[in-house]
Amino acid sequence: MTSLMNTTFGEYIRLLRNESGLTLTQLAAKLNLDSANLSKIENGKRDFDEKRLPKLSEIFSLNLKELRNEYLTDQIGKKIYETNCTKQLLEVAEEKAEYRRTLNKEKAL
Amino acid sequence: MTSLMNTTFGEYIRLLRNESGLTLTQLAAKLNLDSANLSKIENGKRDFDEKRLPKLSEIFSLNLKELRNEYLTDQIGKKIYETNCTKQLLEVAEEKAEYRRTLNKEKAL
DNA sequence: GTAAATTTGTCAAAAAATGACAAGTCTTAT
DNA sequence: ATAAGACTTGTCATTTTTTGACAAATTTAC
Repeated sequence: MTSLMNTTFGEYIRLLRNESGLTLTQLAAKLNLDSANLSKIENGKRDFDEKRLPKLSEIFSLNLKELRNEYLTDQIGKKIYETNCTKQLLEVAEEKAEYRRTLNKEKAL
Repeated sequence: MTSLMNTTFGEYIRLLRNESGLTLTQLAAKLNLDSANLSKIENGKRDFDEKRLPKLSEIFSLNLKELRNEYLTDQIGKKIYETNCTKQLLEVAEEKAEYRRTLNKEKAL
């Protein structure tokens, strides 16, 4: 895994877009998206739709897995932020995730 | 903070309910909920609705803040589980949450 | 066996997310 | 100054997701 961005996913898209000199309208078209809505995405007022990740990775020649990690950590980070989840509670959450994994293994037997 | 349960929130409700000898129907009534749906909640097939936490804490004489932490860690744990988020990525997510906090502080100025 | 308790399936209603478009602001070149 | 392009914001219909409700199983305890 290479380094992950410490920005919101929207800011990351904006960064990529600016680097490549595309306008909102141009990138939105490539993504099959309305430019107004892409603007909202970049400004964190809407979520980027996960099913557009492959196209996004293609447009900017990014590794899809890494991009998905960028997306995923943004999503979880957002939830941590919104719920005001402390580090301490996050550890509990992590244990609970682990617990769910064991549940799932049992189910598989 | 006292100890948090290492179970899903649904299992926790079931535990509480069994300890107090209530049936699904009885507890569901107190929660203003259909017993079939409470069953699904306990079995992890639906989510407990956050707005019922106060009533739940009242019914079982629990501290609302702690109960909310139980709920919150369950929610985030579920997301960690569903997205297959590794510990490593979770650390990144935590940093991104931190980043959002700084963004929010700036906005407040 | 049967009565109560629980689970499962289904579907309409409610709520949330998304797409689309109009109208606004801001910037920049002329 | 203003016209053009880039971006932002607001709104609303449509779509998707979640929830509530009820009927019909299945399981459990007697």
